[in-house]
Amino acid sequence: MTRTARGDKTRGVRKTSERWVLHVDLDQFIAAVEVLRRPELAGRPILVGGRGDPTERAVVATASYEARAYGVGSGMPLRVAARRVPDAVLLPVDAPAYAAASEEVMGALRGLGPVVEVLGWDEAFLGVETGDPEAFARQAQRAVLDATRLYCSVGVGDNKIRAKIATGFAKPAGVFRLTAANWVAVMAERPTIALWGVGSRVARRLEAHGIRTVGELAAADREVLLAEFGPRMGQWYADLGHGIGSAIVDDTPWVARGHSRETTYQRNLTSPAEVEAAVQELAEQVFGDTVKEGRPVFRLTLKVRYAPFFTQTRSRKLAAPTTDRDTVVTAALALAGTLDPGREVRLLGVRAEMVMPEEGHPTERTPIRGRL
DNA sequence: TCTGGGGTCCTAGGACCC
DNA sequence: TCTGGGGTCCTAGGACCC
Repeated sequence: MTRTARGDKTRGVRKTSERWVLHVDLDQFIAAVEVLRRPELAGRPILVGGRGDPTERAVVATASYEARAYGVGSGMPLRVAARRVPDAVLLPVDAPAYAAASEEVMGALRGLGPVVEVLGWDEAFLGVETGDPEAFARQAQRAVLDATRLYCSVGVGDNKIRAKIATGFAKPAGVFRLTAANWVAVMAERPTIALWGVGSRVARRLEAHGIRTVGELAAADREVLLAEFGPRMGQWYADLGHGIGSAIVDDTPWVARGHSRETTYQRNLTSPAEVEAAVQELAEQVFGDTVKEGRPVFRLTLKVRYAPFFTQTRSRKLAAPTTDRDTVVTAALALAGTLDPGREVRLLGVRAEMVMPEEGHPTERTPIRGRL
């Protein structure tokens, strides 16, 4: 890892380069990709989700800016969003198309020479050494636009947390710098939920301790946070209030620790036989995902959502790691056998975990979770 | 309004051992 | 008869992210 090179700005003779973290985030990525192949949709309110059928159980994956003007957004039930946006264009999710566009974007960024850590289809951290990070950000925007005709926003930071949050202020198609120097001025008055990694539940728990803003979190008693959230998360939130976090950008290829398949059924499953058949199908799909990588499965988890909204999990470590299909399927069915047969099942999921190398882990472990 | 599907990591508590 | 204190392993559930 390269050490930070500090320029001697006081003399102003030559601006030496410093290490910066840039966070690149494509603007309304999925909707933009759809418009690229259907230019006649430009300017229209687009909702992408599920199979594009608003009568089905599905949620919005992306809404175009025109649709967001009606107050809809990602995660909203498709049915509700479609009702709210009068002339909505409804489109099915086309994952392969987005993955292909994503590859072009990442390729364009890599072409500029920084360390590129891919976070998802439409975002990446760049580790760069430069005296002018804003100029580099503009270069990145230009490179992505030239290669893909897609626009992106760039956050400039002195670590990943600040770069990521900065991007929100850069949208659309802009650049914004957030560092230790302006953290308090920009963030102190904002609610804690503005922080990356604080969701509605944690925000509520913080509020119970009188902590509503980022500034209040920064000033909070560390012991209170440790008692409320445990040793690791407590310390994480304490640091987060100050915008403190890792600045390591790591381009090691991502290795999934596990794979899962889940399905929400359009009609609830009512009999044990239906549930069993569904578990078998999901287990076979998951087995296919893991065996492709040639890594053995060592734990299986069954996730069940009963109607209306009650989730249970059943998890079992296998007697020995296995690459055998029947062993995986049998274990999944055994877990299904522990479920309550009298309830209606709305969602089923099967997750397989592969043997995880405890040492030499390819990427840093942080409580910021979930990639792609 | 009623909540997808793919992930990762953390915590609490029970079981078991010395 | 009641029951310490530390450690590890395992499972269930929760929370967050894109």
